[in-house]
Amino acid sequence: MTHRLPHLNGLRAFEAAARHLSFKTAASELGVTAGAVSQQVRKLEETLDVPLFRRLPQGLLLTDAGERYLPSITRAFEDLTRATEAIAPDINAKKFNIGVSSEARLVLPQEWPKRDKRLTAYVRSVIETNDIDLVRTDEVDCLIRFGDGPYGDLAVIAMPLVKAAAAQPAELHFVCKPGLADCRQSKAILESLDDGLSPSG
Amino acid sequence: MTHRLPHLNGLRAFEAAARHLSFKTAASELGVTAGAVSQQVRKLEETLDVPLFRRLPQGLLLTDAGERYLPSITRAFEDLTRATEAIAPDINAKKFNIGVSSEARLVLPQEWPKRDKRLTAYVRSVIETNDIDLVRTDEVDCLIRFGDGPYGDLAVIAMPLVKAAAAQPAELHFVCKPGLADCRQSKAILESLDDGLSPSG
DNA sequence: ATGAAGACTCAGTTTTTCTAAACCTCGACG
DNA sequence: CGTCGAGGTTTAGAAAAACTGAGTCTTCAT
Repeated sequence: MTHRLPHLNGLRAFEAAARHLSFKTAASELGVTAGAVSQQVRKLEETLDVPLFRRLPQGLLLTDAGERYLPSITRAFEDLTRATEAIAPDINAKKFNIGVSSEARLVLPQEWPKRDKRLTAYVRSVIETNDIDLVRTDEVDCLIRFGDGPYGDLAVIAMPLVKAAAAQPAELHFVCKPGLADCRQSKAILESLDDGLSPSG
Repeated sequence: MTHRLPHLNGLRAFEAAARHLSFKTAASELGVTAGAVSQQVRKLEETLDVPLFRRLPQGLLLTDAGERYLPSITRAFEDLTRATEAIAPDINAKKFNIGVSSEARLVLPQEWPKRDKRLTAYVRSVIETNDIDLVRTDEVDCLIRFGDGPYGDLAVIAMPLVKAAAAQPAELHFVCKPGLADCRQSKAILESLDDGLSPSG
């Protein structure tokens, strides 16, 4: 069976964008800019000659075709991921997808974590979110945010904020699944955060 | 669920190469050179850090890992193909994958069909094979070969060879599924063959 | 009004992929 | 043995694809 497929990167962009209903968030997940996702999706729509998204002023919606397309595509990528993990478990362990709440974002150094070279080996992508469930569903490996949970059975590491502003909580939380709390990746991220939050950072 | 995957083109190259157990044939199917497939597969093996092929002097074999990997990857690509065909049936209809037996190859013009510009819109790839079953399984859309079948229920269009050599059959056969016998693609290919086989070609 | 957010576009750059040609190894064959 | 053919591999350079960054637009909320 020879496969006749559109460009696979376009499919990937579509899948992420459709899942998030946002080019920007999809871009974060994929580690590229929103423009790149926009281009990829447009090209895909052109090669299929089928519109996949309805671009409304309020945001994105899927077209009927997109709606029908998404589940199969997601499933196929999940299958590829599973199969790959089965024969090469390490591909998993390599890089974290980090969630950062918009509030937490404000107290972190500019463009963190990109500027910190120690993290390049450990970080795949950073998306802006405050949704703890994304940790449970593995959409992100850790979440950096303010405020209390309830975190349930998740691991939480609190970091004091030295230069806390008046109306700001005094602690930043690093949330992840318990099993990930002290892997290399978490340690590297925490160390980097520590540096970034200290007065000299 | 964010997907952590190796480069998708590498996966594609692996899938085709593993199915054919030949980089050269895979390259034909994908419409690239054998070197490109070799590179893609090597890079995939590097990112997974798992060897997928055993390169023996006699040819390729899959490693255990490759053996386990292949079925899932093939299935995933088939799913992508099916889903794509479901929402964009036309992507299907566009280009033929042609099979040419090595004997037939000899009587065709050099580099046919690449040289014939009328065909670029209709031909995706050309692989060397004499296996009629590939027509049945849709691995190729048509097969150009010598000799009699049994072709069963397949459509056969015979073309007389004007300059038949002594030990050669006098007719070249164009074999395809009945439904494809007089679509635009078949017609274009037959016309090009006709020209290519005539004394002036 | 003003600002923020997100999508789009476009030119230019970076990265990836591909080709073409050389090389190497092995097996077949005279 | 030599020589040939068939693949696989490697390389530099070319071609194509993907990405960025900056600017624009629209809409919504203040």
